[in-house]
Amino acid sequence: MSARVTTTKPTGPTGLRETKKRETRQLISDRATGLFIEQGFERTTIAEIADAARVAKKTVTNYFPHKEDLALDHQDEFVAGLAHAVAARESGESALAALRRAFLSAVAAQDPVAGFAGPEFTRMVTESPTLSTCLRGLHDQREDALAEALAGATGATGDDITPRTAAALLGGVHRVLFRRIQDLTLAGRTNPEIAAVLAEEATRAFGLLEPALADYARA
Amino acid sequence: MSARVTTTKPTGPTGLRETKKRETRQLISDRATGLFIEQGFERTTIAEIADAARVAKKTVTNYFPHKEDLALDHQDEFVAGLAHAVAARESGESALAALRRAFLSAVAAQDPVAGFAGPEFTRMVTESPTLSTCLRGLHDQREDALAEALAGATGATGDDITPRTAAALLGGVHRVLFRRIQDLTLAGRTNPEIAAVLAEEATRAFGLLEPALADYARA
DNA sequence: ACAGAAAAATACAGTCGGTGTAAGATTTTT
DNA sequence: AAAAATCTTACACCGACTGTATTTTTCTGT
Repeated sequence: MSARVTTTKPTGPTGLRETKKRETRQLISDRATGLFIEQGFERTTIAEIADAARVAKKTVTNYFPHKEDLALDHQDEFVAGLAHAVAARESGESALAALRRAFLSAVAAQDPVAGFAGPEFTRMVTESPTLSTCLRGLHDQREDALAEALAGATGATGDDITPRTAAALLGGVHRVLFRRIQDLTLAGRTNPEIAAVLAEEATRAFGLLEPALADYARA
Repeated sequence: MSARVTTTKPTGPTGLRETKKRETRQLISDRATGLFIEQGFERTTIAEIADAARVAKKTVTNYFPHKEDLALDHQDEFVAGLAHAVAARESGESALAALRRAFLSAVAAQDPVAGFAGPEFTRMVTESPTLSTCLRGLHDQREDALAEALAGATGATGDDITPRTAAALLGGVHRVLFRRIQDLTLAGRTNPEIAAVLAEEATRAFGLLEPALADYARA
């Protein structure tokens, strides 16, 4: 048991093997996104990607168990975002205020996680049923994680639906605003234009929830 | 153009062919649900269903283009439910009031569309990633239809995100309550027990939105 | 530096959902 | 009864994904 401590490097695995692994993974991912943007997600086969990266088909599915994984990156970050915003809220700040602040800050930074992913990527996602379904699933996981964070923050029991209801409302607003950014992106607006529109609309949308959740999960 | 009026029967197509078609479709659906309940959705193949119904595999996929269609019935009814409740609201009634009334009435009737689908069916859905994903998609379509109904009812333009926001909040409450019914069903509670719990919880959840949407889309 | 251990990449065969097509069977129409 | 429309079937195929055994590459210990 203790032998492991001496043999493994706890921090930086900088061996040739790890390097090549990262390179191979990156190469596959790059070729895949190129093909996806060029000819669409559904019309690109895994065999094509394998050929383009000059590896075996099995190597592709080893690194990326599902085809969607080749297109949607930073999934964990996206899923954990709202829960993290609540966990990191300032003292005296409500969950609503923290989530509004996090969204407005993401808009100001034109964060891809908030929906600023560029026209090509956005088109790729919205044109593919598979990717749209996957994205919806991520929104759902994000809402679940938020509900758990809210339950923890308010000390609610597992039988109380209040955290899940609040998470549905707050996550719902986030989801609507995400889609709004997508729509404006597809309509050809630039990121700064979109950010300007969204700042106002987000304030209004979160404001709708103010009377319902003003004091909910206040730190 | 006018010839069609004399050749087609506008109401009841009672030919032998139509009858057999309905029978075949029903037979396939019955065998499928039997197998799904018995051994789970994912562990049942379309070929198995075809064998059980003593038809060709292609006949199954002709009637049911997607495997999920064999398990999830009344999809249109589900999707249109919320929009219909708004469209049919009484004069002077707000969208929120109409949707709360519709949900409480569905609870009182233990409507499967509201989530009262029985333990076996509920287990089948929740245990299958495919069906859970499909159900999430139906919730989404339902929310979209509601947003469109609200936009129509309030005369909002296509650029206004207010209907979509309201639809997300109202649909979100419905979705949380649906899941609540699923959870209680899986926990072994009887339908009357669940209905009693839900009547109270639904009133509270919709009440949360009262200050935000009390006068929205009032007829 | 070299042999053996560990791990990655590959080839291969297979499962399952889903599609296209052409031939055969059944019902409807004339 | 013949002809047209339509349902069913067999068959071959595609693409995502899995399992396994084999080969290649990298790492380790002496």
